[in-house]
Amino acid sequence: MEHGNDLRFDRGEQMPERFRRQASRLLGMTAAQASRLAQGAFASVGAHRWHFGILAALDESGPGSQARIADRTGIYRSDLVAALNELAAGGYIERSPDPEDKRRNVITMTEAGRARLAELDRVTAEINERILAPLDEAERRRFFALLERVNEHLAGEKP
Amino acid sequence: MEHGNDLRFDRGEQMPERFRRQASRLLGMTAAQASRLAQGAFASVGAHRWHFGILAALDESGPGSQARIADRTGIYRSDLVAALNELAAGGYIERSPDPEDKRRNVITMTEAGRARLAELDRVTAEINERILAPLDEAERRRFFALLERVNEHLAGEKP
DNA sequence: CGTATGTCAGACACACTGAAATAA
DNA sequence: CTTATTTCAGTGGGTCTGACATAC
Repeated sequence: MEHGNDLRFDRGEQMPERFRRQASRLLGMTAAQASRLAQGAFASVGAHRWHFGILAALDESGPGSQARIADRTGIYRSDLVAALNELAAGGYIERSPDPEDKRRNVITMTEAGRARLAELDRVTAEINERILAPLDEAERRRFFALLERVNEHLAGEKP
Repeated sequence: MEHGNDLRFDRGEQMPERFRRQASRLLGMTAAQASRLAQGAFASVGAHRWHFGILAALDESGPGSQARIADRTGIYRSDLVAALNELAAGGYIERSPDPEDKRRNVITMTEAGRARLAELDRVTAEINERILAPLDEAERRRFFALLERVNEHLAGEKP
């Protein structure tokens, strides 16, 4: 027996003590699992994980250039192109040239896009619920707060 | 200016509110940064991130087959092969056929391997310190505890 | 001129799958 | 015949870099 395979996260054999204390490892494993869960949930409604972030950015900050959306969402400009193509193909956004700066496209969310965002909002809530299931409300807040502090700190690191 | 590029984690433009509440996103971003930090630190001493886990497993559980190490560390059997080749090339482990089961290799840590583990122990401590820098001791414990609960929960999920 | 934008083409580490060869 | 072990070959999503044409 010894198990066999499936996903490699199991407690059949316990990990070495020092290994478990490795923050990057624990973060990586958890993120990988959460990521696959999210990916599956978005895929089940024909969406990509990036779509939600893009639509949310457009909803909260209004139309903008691709560079601006990239900065707001953290999606690379190069990767954003494909995501916007998909969203445009679904009729959720419109890409039109900016008359004031002809290098730029102005990305605008359509009516369908707003409806899509509402749908993806529900999907996201469900994903969050499944990830954070073992934590109560107070713990979830602490979890987010701690993660955000570490994240913010790492963002300003690399000398 | 609007910044330019560098890593995409910045607070020059703030992220949409809902986006920040996405657990998988926050986990992913944090893990990615921690991961690169760890990778760089290990690379600076000519090591791979997997080496530490493997040596720690050998140290804490003694010699064993590759399948067993894979189970203990969570490294896939296929990826383990390459990592063990590297460790063997450095003289840190020895791979010998198991007389009791000729399918297996017995992996044994050498003296050099023990020294290497001590070195990687220091590297790991430094990495952890850099990642967890903004948290005090109590917060670090809570951070690990919460992460481990979420991780454990996700490991037993996929119906 | 230098810089910003949108785009494409690709590198790279990592998680993961599949299958072959050997042996239990 | 079925199962386990090592190994190799390869897929695929994701992060990230570099270069290019165009326009500021």
